[in-house]
Amino acid sequence: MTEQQAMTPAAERVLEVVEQLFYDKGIHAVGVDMIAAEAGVTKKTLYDRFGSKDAIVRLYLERRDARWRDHVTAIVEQPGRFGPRRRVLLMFDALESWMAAENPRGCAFVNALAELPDPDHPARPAIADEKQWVLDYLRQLVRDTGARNPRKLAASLFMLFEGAAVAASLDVVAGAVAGARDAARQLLDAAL
Amino acid sequence: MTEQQAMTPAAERVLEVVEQLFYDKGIHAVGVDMIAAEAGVTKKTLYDRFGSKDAIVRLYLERRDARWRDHVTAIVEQPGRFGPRRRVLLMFDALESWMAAENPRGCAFVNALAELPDPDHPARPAIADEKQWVLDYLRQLVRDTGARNPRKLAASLFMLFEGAAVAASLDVVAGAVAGARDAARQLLDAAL
DNA sequence: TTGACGGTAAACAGATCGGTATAGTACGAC
DNA sequence: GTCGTACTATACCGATCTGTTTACCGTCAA
Repeated sequence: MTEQQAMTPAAERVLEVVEQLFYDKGIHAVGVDMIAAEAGVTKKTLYDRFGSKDAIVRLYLERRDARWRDHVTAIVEQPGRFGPRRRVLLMFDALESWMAAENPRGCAFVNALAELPDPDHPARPAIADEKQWVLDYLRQLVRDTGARNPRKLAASLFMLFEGAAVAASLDVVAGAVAGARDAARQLLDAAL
Repeated sequence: MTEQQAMTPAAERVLEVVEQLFYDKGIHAVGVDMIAAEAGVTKKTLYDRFGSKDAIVRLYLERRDARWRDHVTAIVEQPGRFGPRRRVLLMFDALESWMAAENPRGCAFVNALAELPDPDHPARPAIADEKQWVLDYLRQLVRDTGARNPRKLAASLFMLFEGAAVAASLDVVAGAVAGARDAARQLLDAAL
């Protein structure tokens, strides 16, 4: 992640609007002029603060990732202490509320990857980090349940997780995330 | 799908090159000048044949979908007659060979959706059709096994399927598709 | 009080975007 | 031998792309 050096008010406004613009319209479809206009900022300021559009894209993904991790951990690690098995399934509850509230167009990182084929693009590490974090988090949760073959099980849950996000955004399966959670429960219980 | 009216040689060349260009670089990143140059065709010819870039995008997705369906059915319905249970799992074998041969950057339709947020874009039906076909195909295969709750099971397999494609393209899980197939087998056998 | 900092305003580069226009060539069918 | 079709070549359109530049205005701290 990043070390969030203090942003000026104008820079903060830019990062707020790009989160909406990039996600809703796609990265290529949003030009710097639109960003500046929407944030009520001049392009001069924009380039003084960030240096390039690519840098803004990177920050967009890093900030979204941070919000996403906060969302997940707030639900999975909520006090009241659910058991390990329940915590695994809470991951899918977190996904469900995230999809409804912030993710109707699917995973922002998968979408960004589609638009940024260049492996050397400065925003690529942010994409890889988000996915690795989800996988690692699932691995830890699964390990805590004492299930057999936790690495492999976590990988399966990860794929259900990503697939549920795709299915929900495509609106081709009703109750996609709930269905994924049921399948996850079945796989989990079979390994306990 | 489309009724493939005869394409002129130049038009055929255009559709061949855009399949590569759009998939590898993304739709927005490929301009009509690049397409024309790469196909060895003038822009005049390009617009005489297709009318707009959007129409080319639609044809790109429809043709990729056709190739994909051919690939799947050739493997799942190969003579030699596998049983229904085995045919369900053959879907994942088809995905595995497709990923290796043609899909390193993930599902072209998911990627296209990321770049085409406009619900009225002429290429959107092609995206919806491909996903609906996969889901329907899985439903039929599952129904043939006589499994309980075939609709729900097919939805779970669909999500494993899409998630495997994401995981494989992100290269975050080793042997993603094989892992998804194992999970699918487990879910399937539990419902028989 | 001076000068660095964050900012506005607005013009400007050079390239590329999707799409159109004009002019002309090669070729097969009737 | 003429007509229609498919095509090349090239220039152009207005808009938009990322990015730069010049000039100026506050505020606040040393």
